[in-house]
Amino acid sequence: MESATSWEYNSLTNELTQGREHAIQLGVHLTSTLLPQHQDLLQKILFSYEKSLLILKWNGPIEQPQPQPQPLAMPITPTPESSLSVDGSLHTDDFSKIIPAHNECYSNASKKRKAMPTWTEKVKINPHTGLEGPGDDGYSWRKYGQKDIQGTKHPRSYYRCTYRHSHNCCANKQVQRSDDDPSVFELTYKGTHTCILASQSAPPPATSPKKKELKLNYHHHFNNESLQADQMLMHLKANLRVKTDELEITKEERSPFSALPTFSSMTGKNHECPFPALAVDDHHFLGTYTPSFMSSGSSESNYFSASSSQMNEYGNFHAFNHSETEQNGIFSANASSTNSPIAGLEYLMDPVALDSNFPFGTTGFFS
DNA sequence: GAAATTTGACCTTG
DNA sequence: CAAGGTCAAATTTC
Repeated sequence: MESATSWEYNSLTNELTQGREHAIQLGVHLTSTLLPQHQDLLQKILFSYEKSLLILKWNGPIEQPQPQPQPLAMPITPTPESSLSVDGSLHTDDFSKIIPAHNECYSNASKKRKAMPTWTEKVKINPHTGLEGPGDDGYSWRKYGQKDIQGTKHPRSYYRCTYRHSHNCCANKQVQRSDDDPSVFELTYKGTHTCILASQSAPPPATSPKKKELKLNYHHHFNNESLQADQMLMHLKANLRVKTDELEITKEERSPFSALPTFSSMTGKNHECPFPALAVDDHHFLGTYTPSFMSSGSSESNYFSASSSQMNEYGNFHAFNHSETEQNGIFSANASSTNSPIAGLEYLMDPVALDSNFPFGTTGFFS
């Protein structure tokens, strides 16, 4: 298919980015007065911008390698071969048509493991919580294996998306406890969640009640390959300006952004894999982040994931307070269960906290 | 009974 | 061939 030239690519990206910024700002200005139906509409507008930007990035300019897409509230995985133009005429329905073409867990990707987009992140849990594993990332995972890895003290656990079969979702995750610091978990994500779009027509069941909503403190940082949270931060930093042309390009062609946080109301109701970031609380446009865990009685090997980010580009994030501290080299942001989404945006726009390499995490959820 | 986890066997990769 | 990754039957949990 054809792809945009660099000029077209940049122009379109800028236009879409600006449109999204304005929509976000509008949401900020109107947060206190927005009716639920208006909030929903605003979410949809932002969603449309996100999709358009994503598609644009995957197609990319002719002269340039496929840029890594911006982190999305809803991870989706269009392939370069998707037959989408960059003329801005894309509709939601068009976008959904991409899925069957690329979402083949059992085709080439399964034969060549390396073809899967892979990235890692490290999650540190707060020892005071006594929890054995990092929090849920908003997706529903099913453990399918565990293996002792040479040179490590702890076994590695293998998870795949619960909707692998029902929605042909290829996302996988490995969880490895750190030898050096048992409170640190290294999460390796492989593949991206495609169950979210498939779920538009057939939403999968809600969170398993087995996942207990618990308070936790955990720290969160990323290695150089992980661009999820810090990219998200970048996109909203400083006047919400987005630098789409500075996105790094990974070894993979496809987006690594699959693991997104669960955003939910403070009721503890969890929204699973499909549209985790689009879950809109009736009372909070920007929502809140609710980490959840697997059974608290799980063994050491039975960790669940932590979020790859605590926010998304729609501004669906947990509202942090400003008592960030640096602990053990891992940034920690105390989160409060404030009902003010504005406070969260202020946090996001804080230049200090929005360094592109800034590892961030949260502590004190629900405290 | 359905869904999730465990775990040994098997497959893939380097 | 060894190590990592996945499968699938058995088991556990809800």
